[in-house]
Amino acid sequence: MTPPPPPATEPGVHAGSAVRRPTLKDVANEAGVHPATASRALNPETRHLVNDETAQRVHRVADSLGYQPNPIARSLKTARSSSIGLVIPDLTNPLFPPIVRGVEDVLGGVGYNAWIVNTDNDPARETAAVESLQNRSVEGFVFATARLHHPLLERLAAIGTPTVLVNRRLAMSDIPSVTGDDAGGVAMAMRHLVDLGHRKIVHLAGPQDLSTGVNRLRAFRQALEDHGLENSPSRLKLCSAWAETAGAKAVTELLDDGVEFTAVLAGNDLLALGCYDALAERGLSCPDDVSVVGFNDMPFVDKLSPPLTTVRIPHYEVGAEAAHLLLERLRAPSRSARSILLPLTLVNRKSTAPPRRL
Amino acid sequence: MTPPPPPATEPGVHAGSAVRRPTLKDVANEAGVHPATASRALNPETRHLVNDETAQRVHRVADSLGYQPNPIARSLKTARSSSIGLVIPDLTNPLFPPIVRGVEDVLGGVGYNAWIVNTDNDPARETAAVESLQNRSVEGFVFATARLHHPLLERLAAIGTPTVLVNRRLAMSDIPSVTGDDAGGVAMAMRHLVDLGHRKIVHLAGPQDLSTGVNRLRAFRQALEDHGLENSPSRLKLCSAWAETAGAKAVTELLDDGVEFTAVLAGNDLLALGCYDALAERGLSCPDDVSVVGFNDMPFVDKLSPPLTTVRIPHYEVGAEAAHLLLERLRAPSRSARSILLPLTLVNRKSTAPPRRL
DNA sequence: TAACGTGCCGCAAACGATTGCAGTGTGAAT
DNA sequence: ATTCACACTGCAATCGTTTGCGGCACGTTA
Repeated sequence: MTPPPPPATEPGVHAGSAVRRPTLKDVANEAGVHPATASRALNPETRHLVNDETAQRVHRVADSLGYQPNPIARSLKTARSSSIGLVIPDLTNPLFPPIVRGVEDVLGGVGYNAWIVNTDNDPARETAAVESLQNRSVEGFVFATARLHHPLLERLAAIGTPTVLVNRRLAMSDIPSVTGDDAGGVAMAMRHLVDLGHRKIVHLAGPQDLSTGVNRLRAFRQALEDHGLENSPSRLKLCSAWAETAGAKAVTELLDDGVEFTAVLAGNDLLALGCYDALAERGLSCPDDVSVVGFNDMPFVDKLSPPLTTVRIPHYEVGAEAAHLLLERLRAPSRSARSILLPLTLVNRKSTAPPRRL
Repeated sequence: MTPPPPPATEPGVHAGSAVRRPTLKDVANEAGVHPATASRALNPETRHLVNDETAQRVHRVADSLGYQPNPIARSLKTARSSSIGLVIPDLTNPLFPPIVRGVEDVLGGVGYNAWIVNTDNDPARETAAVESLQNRSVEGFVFATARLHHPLLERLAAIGTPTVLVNRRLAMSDIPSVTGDDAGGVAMAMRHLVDLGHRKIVHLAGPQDLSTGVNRLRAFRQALEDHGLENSPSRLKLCSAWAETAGAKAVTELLDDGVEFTAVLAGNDLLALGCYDALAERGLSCPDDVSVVGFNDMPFVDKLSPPLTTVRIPHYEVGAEAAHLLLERLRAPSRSARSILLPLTLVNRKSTAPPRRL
């Protein structure tokens, strides 16, 4: 004589202080088995250890009680947490949300979660955050904050914490990463420019402590060479930040120095934006007087006037691939590190045109 | 003869499989006390229960071992987690990152963390996410997904789960919320428009299942009345989504229907953007032919041409206030619910001007 | 001297799961 | 009949904390 099934609890909401959420023990009692057996029955990995009929009974009871395993207890026992740490500089930078979505979406597909932390590029905050995440038993990290030299990442790698880098890489290290193919991207952009007829092209390079900064700069130099263009130091402006003001400052200085150019390849869209500003201030027209191409294809750059020609990085996919890489690494820590280069695309809008006089 | 202090472990990184992180028991042993005493000594709330000298010793040992409490074990025992759930529709919507930062920053100040989940406005995903968060013992929620009628939120409120809403509110409910003062915002915008000389103003209203949609619409009608302007149904266009295309569609229809207007108040910036598009397609100039004002002051709307006049919502502060409210509620669940209306500001840019002919 | 309050601390039982190990019963092989 | 393998399940320890309760030693009061 089995007791009648208990009144079905309101699905979806069991918390509150009134009704205690059912535990594994409750399920076990109800099903007439030992908690250990219930545990095994409910866990796909160990389900084969228990008699099929028993397992089914346990499942039925679990469903009817609305049982859900307590991830905290599980974590405590197993020292795993089904979650990873996702450390980014700043969520309000539109670059990162798509990446976040990418990693979350693939992680979620296999029952993993991501803890997101912002570091504001402060190493101290970063260290503290990582430590806190480790206390929470995250199983790995994806970092969007990698600098060329990054002691914390090196330590993490040294002790074998599964880690993958997005968007950026380390100078010397085999930590897996997934990034856009910066070299390919600037090659495309430069070809586009020379095809249009440009010969005097300048590069607004971002800070050189990030792999993106150096990679794009290097690729720019390479392109100059490939197309047989003059490679004078004046063709290049190092910006102190990936920000609009830095971009504006750079082209203003270029203009003041009397450097001649008909096109600028900006290290990223923000720099390109600054470029717009500086040009406008000098009464120069884009693209009539100077063409500009950006990098990243941030939201809304298609709404600028002129809409910005830029090279698009598939940020969502970057995140997704990173999650795959990390998952793979969690399952088979031994497999050798692998990095992924995602192809970039040039999105051709209205900020580039043939130079005024050929 | 106290043993020499153990070699200081590399600060910031203790994980790895090699070295076990010190536990409370380790600290207790080293300090020659029972784990319970160590626990009490380390916990500010209970520190007074142990002899001051002993407590200091425990603290010293803890520091020297680099001890950090295991939040998982703590959570299991206490059924609290020092974390809250933050449920938003979509992180890639630029509205939300500042809110997220706001709540994180104030939460972080008191040792709390936020679990962020995206629902994509899918009630099923939302329910699942909330359930999963409850399993993780989150102590409360901040919701950015509130619809006017929202069964899940009502259930949560019914069982007393501490909850605060941001940006949006429920139709009938006293769940605390922090939102922008929509009514005040449209009043400002409308005054701005009539001061400029506009008499024929239309409103692009967002979907009416969100409090923002209905509040702004209601305020628009109120403003019409306040300024003695004609309130005909044609002055209003309901948009099916808070999206660019919906905005474009709306003004195209307005134009096709031959309704005369010199200014449009868009329900949000995206709608305003659509407005730009439709106007441009018809060869109409903004602001010469028609003025438009948006809502939200999203990033980069100052870069549009013309730069968008819009009412700014202090999103970061919204998040921060929400976190304060929630924290307060966690500490004193009894205190009556309180909602906060944050003042909005009109940021006057270039998309509004006097109507062509007065 | 007895009674009692107080400060401090240890004992042990939780919290809710997982898992190595040992036990049971069954059928098959010797 | 004995042994053995095997399938299944229960026992109990464990993960790292927190916390109610009780005990001890002391000082104070009657």
